[in-house]
Amino acid sequence: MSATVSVFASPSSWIESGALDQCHQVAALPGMRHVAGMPDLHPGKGAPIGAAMTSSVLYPFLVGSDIGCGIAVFPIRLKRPVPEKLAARFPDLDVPDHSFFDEADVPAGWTDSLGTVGRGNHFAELARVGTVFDAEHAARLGLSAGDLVLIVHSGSRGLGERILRAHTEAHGAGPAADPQAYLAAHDDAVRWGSLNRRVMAARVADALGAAAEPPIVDECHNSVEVRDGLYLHRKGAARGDGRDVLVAGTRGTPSFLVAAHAGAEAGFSVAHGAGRKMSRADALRRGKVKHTVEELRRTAVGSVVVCGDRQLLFEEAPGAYKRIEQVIGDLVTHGLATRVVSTVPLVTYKTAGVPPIASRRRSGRGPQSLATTP
DNA sequence: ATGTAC
Repeated sequence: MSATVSVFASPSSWIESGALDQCHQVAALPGMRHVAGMPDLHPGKGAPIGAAMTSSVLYPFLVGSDIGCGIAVFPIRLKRPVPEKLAARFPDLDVPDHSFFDEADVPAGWTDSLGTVGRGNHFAELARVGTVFDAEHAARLGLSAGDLVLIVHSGSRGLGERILRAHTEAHGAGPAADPQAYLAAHDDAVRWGSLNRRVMAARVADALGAAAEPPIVDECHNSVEVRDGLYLHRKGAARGDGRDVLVAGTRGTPSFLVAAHAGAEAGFSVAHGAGRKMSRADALRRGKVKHTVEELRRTAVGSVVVCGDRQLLFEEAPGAYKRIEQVIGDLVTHGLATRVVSTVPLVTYKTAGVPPIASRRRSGRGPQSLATTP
């Protein structure tokens, strides 16, 4: 007997068949009760990304390695936000800076890489509030049009990876043998991820000459919680039960802060972002034909993308993702969320550095050959 | 996604 599967996307929204297959594979796992697919649903490693999965059994692989990964929004005040000038002042978020936290406060004592952004879809972004859709709700958050915010998307780095690996080495994709022990480690990673986002916000604010303010939104989207006696796993899905959530667009399109009010069929969850439309390999191959490095670093909305890794720049191109407006439209249409404000990027920090020499060689080309012509 | 994987 298989679990139920509900996907919250309109017929016109592109959902890869491989992701739907993964939803049904997960639904067939022992103990599984329900799988809710968000409109940003896309295939992941073994399990779909953009899904809330409820079962009587705790499966660590459904959370994945980046336990506690999430998105936080911090208000910030700056005098004249010129993207090029601010981009040059961003700190190097690839390397830690231990002066921004007290080691005694760090969950699991894992101080390594605290305050660093990581790779993949992670970023730290200075953005301005664009459209205000719900003025009353925005005012409660202290936001009005034109205000600046820092948006930080990152997770638990090596800590979460270590927790999943410890489980996988003994039990593979099987259930947690000791759910309480896994949950304790998981909760550390969730706290660590949140602290990581705060440390990064403090670093960026300091470098830009502004004061660090507490986050007005901070929701993780890789986690598991006990709810009504069942395990509710979220992979690329944010808590949607009365929470405010920043649903990330792309590096070159707006994001949306929404008020989430998702019910049981949606796994009390909402989408976490635009969701990949293309695999990284496809995005790299097609992007190199379609885009120049310059247009990916200076986007259509006028923002600057700080990304020393050209391959990552193509993998993360806006065109590699679904349209965020459509994803948000699906959330609204299905009653999972309402729009509060949109945010428009000014500076998005991805990574200062280039990848290790070994991985560049494996791509078969030197960095110069990635240079594009108009 | 990841101090990656031999």
